[in-house]
Amino acid sequence: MQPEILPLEQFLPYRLNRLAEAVSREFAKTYRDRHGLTRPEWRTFATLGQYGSMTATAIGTHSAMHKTKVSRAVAALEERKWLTRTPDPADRRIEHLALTKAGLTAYREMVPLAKAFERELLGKLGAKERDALLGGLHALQSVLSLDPSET
Amino acid sequence: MQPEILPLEQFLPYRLNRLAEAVSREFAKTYRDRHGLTRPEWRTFATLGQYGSMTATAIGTHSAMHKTKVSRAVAALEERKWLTRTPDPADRRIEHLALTKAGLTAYREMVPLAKAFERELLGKLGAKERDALLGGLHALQSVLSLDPSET
DNA sequence: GCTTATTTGTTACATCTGTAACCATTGAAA
DNA sequence: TTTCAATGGTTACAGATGTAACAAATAAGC
Repeated sequence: MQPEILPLEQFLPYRLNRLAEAVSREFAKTYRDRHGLTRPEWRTFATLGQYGSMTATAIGTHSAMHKTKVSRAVAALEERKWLTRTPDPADRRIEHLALTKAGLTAYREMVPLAKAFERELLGKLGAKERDALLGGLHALQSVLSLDPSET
Repeated sequence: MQPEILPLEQFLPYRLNRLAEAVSREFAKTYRDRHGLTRPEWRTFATLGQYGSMTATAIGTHSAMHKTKVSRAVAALEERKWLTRTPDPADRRIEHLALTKAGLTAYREMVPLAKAFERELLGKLGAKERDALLGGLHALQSVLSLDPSET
């Protein structure tokens, strides 16, 4: 009896990583080519566009990034004049971050591109496959407590 | 009419990344706590365990890693005495890599742990959800040409 | 009120990563 | 052959990352 083998191609952590990497890489072209944003910058940017105004910590927990990543992304976006910091009158540790006019303009331009990307990708799947994928991902998120509602 | 918004939590690239990261992080504990392996080292190791003997390039294409990552992982595993390099008699650019006895022993010990991890994770899902997830991932792999058969 | 613990955010350091340059070797072209 | 392109693999360098230490401010315990 030969030693037991682990077929890596079928191993869930490996498959997820490969897929995530491929999809992210592909989508990254959209914001990298256009504006030279890095991934953490894009996430920070997208989170702010979605929620309007947040603290750095909130961005981190919500977009699943380490606080140093957020800190650096925020600095970069500020440098780019896409976001501003507003001190909190009550708690001087906190800064409220928000997109500037220029940032918002870029956001409004990016949103349709992002949606188109997703639509096109999912469009390559049949209806059943698409439902299976989205449902399966949701189920896995649930058991891992990665639901949006939970964070 | 308010500007169109992209809900990041529902955006496919983001969801995939988050899931992959969470699952990999969790599984990484298994080989990190036990042997102090890094992720590239684990992948190289697992690929060699699965296929017996390969060149560095083959490991790279098969396990989706950059050649510098493979090069460094191979060096580390060699240092650990888990793999050996054998020069190719016909082509002196090539080295055939294979696990040593110690490497194989560790591999045989890791395989059941990896399978148990996956089984436990999938076990938290219902049968339908599990099928949906695996089917959905497979479908997505297909449209992205990430099928194991294709590489 | 005073001391201590926690929170918010930045930065220093070490590590990891990819790009590009590189060496050695082999293959193709002529 | 001789020359030039392509391949296998390593390494130097620059950029990105996380850990840990840190400063500043607030909250909690007493």
